This record gives sequence, C-alpha cells and structure tokens, in this order.
Amino acid sequence: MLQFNNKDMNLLILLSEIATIEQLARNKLDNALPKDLNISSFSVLNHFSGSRAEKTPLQLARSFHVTKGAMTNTLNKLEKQGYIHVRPDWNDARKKCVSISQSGIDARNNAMKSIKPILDEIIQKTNHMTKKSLLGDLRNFREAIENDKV
Amino acid sequence: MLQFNNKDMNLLILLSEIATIEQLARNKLDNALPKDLNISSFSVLNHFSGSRAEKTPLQLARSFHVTKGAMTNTLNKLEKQGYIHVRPDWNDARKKCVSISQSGIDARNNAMKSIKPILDEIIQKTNHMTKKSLLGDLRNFREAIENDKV
DNA sequence: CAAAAATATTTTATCATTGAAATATTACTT
DNA sequence: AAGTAATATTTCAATGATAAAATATTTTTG
Repeated sequence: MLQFNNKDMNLLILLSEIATIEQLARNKLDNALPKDLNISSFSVLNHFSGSRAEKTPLQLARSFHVTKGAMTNTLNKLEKQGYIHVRPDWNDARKKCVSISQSGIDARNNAMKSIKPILDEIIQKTNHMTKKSLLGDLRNFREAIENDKV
Repeated sequence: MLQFNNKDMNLLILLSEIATIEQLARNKLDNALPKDLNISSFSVLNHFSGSRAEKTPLQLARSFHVTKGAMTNTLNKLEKQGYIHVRPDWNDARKKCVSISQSGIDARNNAMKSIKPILDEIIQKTNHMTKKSLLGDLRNFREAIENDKV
C-alpha cells in the first residue's frame, strides 16, 4: 500500500485542526454579532479601531487575504450602513480611500460588547495555556505559508 | 473612549491569525488538488484512509464540524464519482452507511501526491519550530471552543 | 397502543467567497 | 507623444456553506 511521509500526515492534521477552530470560532462569533454585521464587516471595522488611517480597498483586501471582489462587497455594505467613509483619491483616480465613521466606531464597540461573553469564555477555558506563545507560533507558521503576491 | 480588555483584543488577534492561516492553506491546497476533488471531498476521503470503518453522514458532518446539508452535498458528489459506497443501515432506515471504495483510495493517494510539494514546502519553512507542541496547543484551544451539540 | 418527541437525511433559499473578465486610470518605454 | 504594461476597482458566474423547513423513521411516554 502507498505510504506517505509522517510529517506530511502530521501537517495535514495540523491544518485540519486549524480549519476546525476557524469554523467553530467563525460560527460562534457570527451568531453572537448583531445581525447587521457579519465577521467580514466586523473585522474591517475592528481593523480601523486600531488605526483610523485611511486605507485603499486593495490594502484592506491584502490585509485580510481576501479577493478584491470580496472586499468590494464588504465595503459596499459598510458604506450603505454608514459605517465607513469612502472618497476618491484625488491624486490617483483609480484608487479610493476608506476610513471609519463615528457610527462605524459605535457599531464596532457595540459588536465587541456582544461577542465579549464568547471571548471571555474562551479565555477562561484556556487559562492554563499561554496564548502568547501560541500566537507567536501561529505567526511564524503563517509566514511560512504566505509567500504570495495577491 | 470605550476601552476593551487586552485579553479580549489579543484573543481576537489570535483568532484572526487562525482565520488567515486557514484561508491561505485552503486556497493553496484547493489549487493544487486534482480538479475533481475540493478540500471537503478530499478531507472525507482522507478521513477514511485512517480507518476504513463505515460512518453515517451525521457522524461525518460532526467530525468535520460541518452542517448535515453540506455533508449531503459532499457525499453525493463523492458517490457520483464512485469514490465512496453508500448503503442503507438495515437496522435503522433513517441512517446510511458510508465507506470508501478502492477508487476512492486511489483518488486520495493521487491527491496526496499532488499536494505533497506544498506540504513539504511548509514543513521545510517551519523546520525551526516544533509543530508538535503547536498541534497540542491548538487541540487544547479547540476543546475550549467546541462545547456544542451539533 | 397512540401521540409526541427525537433522530437522520434531504431540500431550499440565502449568502459570502473565488477566479476571471471588464472597465478605467496611471506609469513605463522608446 | 503613442502604445503597452501595470494598477485599482467592479462585475459576473460558479461554488460551497449555512440555517431552517420538509420528509421519513424510530423511540419515548403517558
């Protein structure tokens, strides 16, 4: 019978563990979020809560490793909801400049409140493990995968 | 300004790192797989390569943390392709029994060969880190999230 | 035993994403 | 300066997932 490398199999198991966590976390958060915000929209708003500097749609698409079309969708929705400002780049008509609005900040804070119980539950249940080293490991791991120009 | 717990923010960052890795890995593998197998189908076949024991669709849906409808889809495709056997459960007409076929095993092995370069590249790039402890941490982490009855 | 609850699968509508093509603008090349 | 290449955004069709309803069967319960 055809036999594969143990390392390959273990990596597949690792990836499948990551996919499982992603799916579980996504569903939990999606259900807890206010119904006018899905994870994609929330992530964009949350991104701007760190730095309110303007970003282009392409920059955002790259940040989230999402296609440009997907980002167009998300931004259109957010703009219709009044959660972001979108203006042309006066120096380059191909580009747009996206920033968060005050009601976007409010929506983000409100969303944070609604998912806080879930976050706290996970934090409490993982108190014994150091999430800091886990995050470091995952970042290294991501860097090993992301060699692409999107 | 509204301020949130550092732990909450760090957890969100951790989850977003996981989501990013999932997306990158999914896309890479999806593109490398033979075009008649997407990740979902491949995962099911790969699942059976560990133990060929029959499983019901619901069991599989739970294993992969996917909805029953999604599993119905995947299994229908795999059955049409001849990669799995599906038979009624003679003791309980509600259930079905799913198992892998010989050509399913072949398809799985073939798929493994096509993604092996990607796996090996990641392994090589992450040689400095112990994927074993990462896997352990992730498993603990998953258990903290999955408290659901699907 | 009949009615109600639980379980397993499928179906349906909806939604977000992808890849590729279309459109528009700017930068490069000669 | 004209033509080509590169960049940024949008549109479109196809895909795969979800949640909820529909269907069918089995188990529980009173």
